[in-house]
Amino acid sequence: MDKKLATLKEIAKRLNVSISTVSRALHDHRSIGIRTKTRVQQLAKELNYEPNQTAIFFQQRKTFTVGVILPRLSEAFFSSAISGIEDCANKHNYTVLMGQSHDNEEREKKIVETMKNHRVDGLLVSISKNTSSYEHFEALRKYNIPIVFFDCIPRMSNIHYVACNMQSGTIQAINFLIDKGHRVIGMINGPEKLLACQERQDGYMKAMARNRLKFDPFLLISTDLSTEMVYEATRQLLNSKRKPTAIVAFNDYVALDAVQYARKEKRKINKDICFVSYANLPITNYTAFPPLASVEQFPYQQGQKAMETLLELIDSKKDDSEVATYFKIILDSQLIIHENK
Amino acid sequence: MDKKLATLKEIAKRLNVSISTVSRALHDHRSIGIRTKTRVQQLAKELNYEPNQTAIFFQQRKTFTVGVILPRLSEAFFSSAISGIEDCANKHNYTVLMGQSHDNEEREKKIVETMKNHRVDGLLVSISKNTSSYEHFEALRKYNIPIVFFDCIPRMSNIHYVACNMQSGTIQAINFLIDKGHRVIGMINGPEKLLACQERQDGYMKAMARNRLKFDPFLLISTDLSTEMVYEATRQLLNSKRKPTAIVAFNDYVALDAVQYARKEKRKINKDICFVSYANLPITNYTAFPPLASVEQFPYQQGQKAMETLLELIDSKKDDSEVATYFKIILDSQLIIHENK
DNA sequence: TCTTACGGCACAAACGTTTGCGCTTCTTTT
DNA sequence: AAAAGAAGCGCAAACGTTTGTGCCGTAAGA
Repeated sequence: MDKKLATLKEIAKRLNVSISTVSRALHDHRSIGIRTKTRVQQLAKELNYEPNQTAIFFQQRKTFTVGVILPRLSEAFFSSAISGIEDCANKHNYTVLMGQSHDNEEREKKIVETMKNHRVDGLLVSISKNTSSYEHFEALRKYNIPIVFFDCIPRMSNIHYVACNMQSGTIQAINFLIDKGHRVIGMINGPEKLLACQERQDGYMKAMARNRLKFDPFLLISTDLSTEMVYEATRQLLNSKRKPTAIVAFNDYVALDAVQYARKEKRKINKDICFVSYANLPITNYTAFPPLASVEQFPYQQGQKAMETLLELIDSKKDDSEVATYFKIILDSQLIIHENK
Repeated sequence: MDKKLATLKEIAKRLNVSISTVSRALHDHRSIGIRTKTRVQQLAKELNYEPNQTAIFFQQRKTFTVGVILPRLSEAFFSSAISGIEDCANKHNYTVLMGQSHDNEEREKKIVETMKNHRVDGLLVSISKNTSSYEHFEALRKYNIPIVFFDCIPRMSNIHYVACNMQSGTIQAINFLIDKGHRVIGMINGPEKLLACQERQDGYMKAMARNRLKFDPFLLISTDLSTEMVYEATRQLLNSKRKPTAIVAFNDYVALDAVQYARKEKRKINKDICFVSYANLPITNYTAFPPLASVEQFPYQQGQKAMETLLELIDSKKDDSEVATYFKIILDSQLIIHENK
């Protein structure tokens, strides 16, 4: 049995050459004669030689591995994003170490710890919406492990991130509704501390103002995105004094929950009340009352872009040029209007 | 700046002790005196010492990393499964390296290669439905990397796997339909080469036979699960001589496609034609015409179980007891009847 | 013919850890 | 009081690779 994997040493011994010669021969180094080169390469093939990556990682202080930390893969946004990340990583011979925080701060911290111990070359993270302290990320600075945040960005200064500008899409969404004749428009937003929520709110207010519509704070409700709280928010909106005829929901899941609640209250969807949301998930194709339009956030592209900038950071680390500039990459969101069937 | 991470050597030098003493002290080894032990541990804390895992991996020939290869995370089944895997892995201080094959054989092979090079301690894989040769998995035997397959199992002998018995759930599904008065029941199945499809078929035939219903081969259609082919299959079923009043679909996605096609043909869902499927995805809660019932496959539990058995294999490798017995773990699927709303 | 150059290879250090073994210096036992 | 044991620590090898440096011999230039 070839239980024992072949090593450089083994090859060297059999060929009566030095280990360094074998190493260089396999790397096609110019200082090795063509004769020995082929002899080495041939024997390596015969013995099924595979370089021991763990040894190389160790020796080079580099693992060609990046860690990805995100709330949950069951959300289509993230599974899309990680595909972008993975494709880009593979293209550059990196692999991805995965960790789901499940929106739990403790888990997030533990994952960061594990990744640090595994000596990942860099980290890609979309923070948990319940994370309030950022020490665990700050700590990584000391270890010189670059981080690129995406989608859910912490409110820290001096960080690299890739995000989708929610404001532009929100404005498009509101304009779309106003074009359709709506005047009283509600919004079911997410946790206020998230940047993306702030942007949604800003877009909402800006678009209303530009159209000379009054901003009613009662029509803008923050939630934790749980079904219960979304139901409650929908209830409040539907029963508020100034009856909204349209609601912009934080994302498709929220929209679907809101639709469901509205139907329980016997409202006619797309008649009494219309919905617009964010994400543009494939499942909305199958639902009874999909949102009229969705703001697309391009998760795949975000993941890809985040990975690209992380690779840049990793490479720039070599020539220890202090990174004085921080990447802030913003993709524009875009309203996708669904066909009426 | 503490750019340079502390090492055992560094600590040893400062304390004028040997490296081995430091190592043992930090491991609470009994042969080290309490005095030096505390001195070492204290300094380690001060210097923010973190063991260099890459060195340890290298030295111990073990990476505490398992590779997970699956078709795509965007399918709810797999994102659920990987959660089970991850939770179990974390519990045992393992991390997971991720790779999506996107049902592409070449990608699958490349991922296997990468994982091998990264010296993962073991592999968890759900094979691509387009994979026809299994050499890349066979090859891993030589390297002594254990594999546990789950969900999509290759037709190889002498492998470990965890799967869900689709036959039992299928029989339950057919019985459910027969109870409801259906007599002519169609099935839209997946690729024949998948074991799970064979089981569905066996369950279908068995259940029909037990109920003394004739088996009509025209009512059982295999597809590649693409929307187009599902449409075509649905068309054939709806227009076959013996009009089926119910259809069992390979999974919820297939069911939703089939429903969509049936509606295009102006069939009344749950009246002219009923659907039952597999998976029990959350999205079916939001759809207009969810299947009447779904066969639950317990992806989280499958992932968990697969990870557990992989860990067992990894541990058993130490005491080089030849594994003569192969794990074949079968969970029972179970029909979940959806509430009528 | 003498110097210079270079092609082709070997030596050895280094990366950070773990661990078997051996060496002291005490303490205990007989 | 001598022998035996134990407690506490150091030495050094090993894991597999990369890479800077040095050496030898042959070929090219003057």
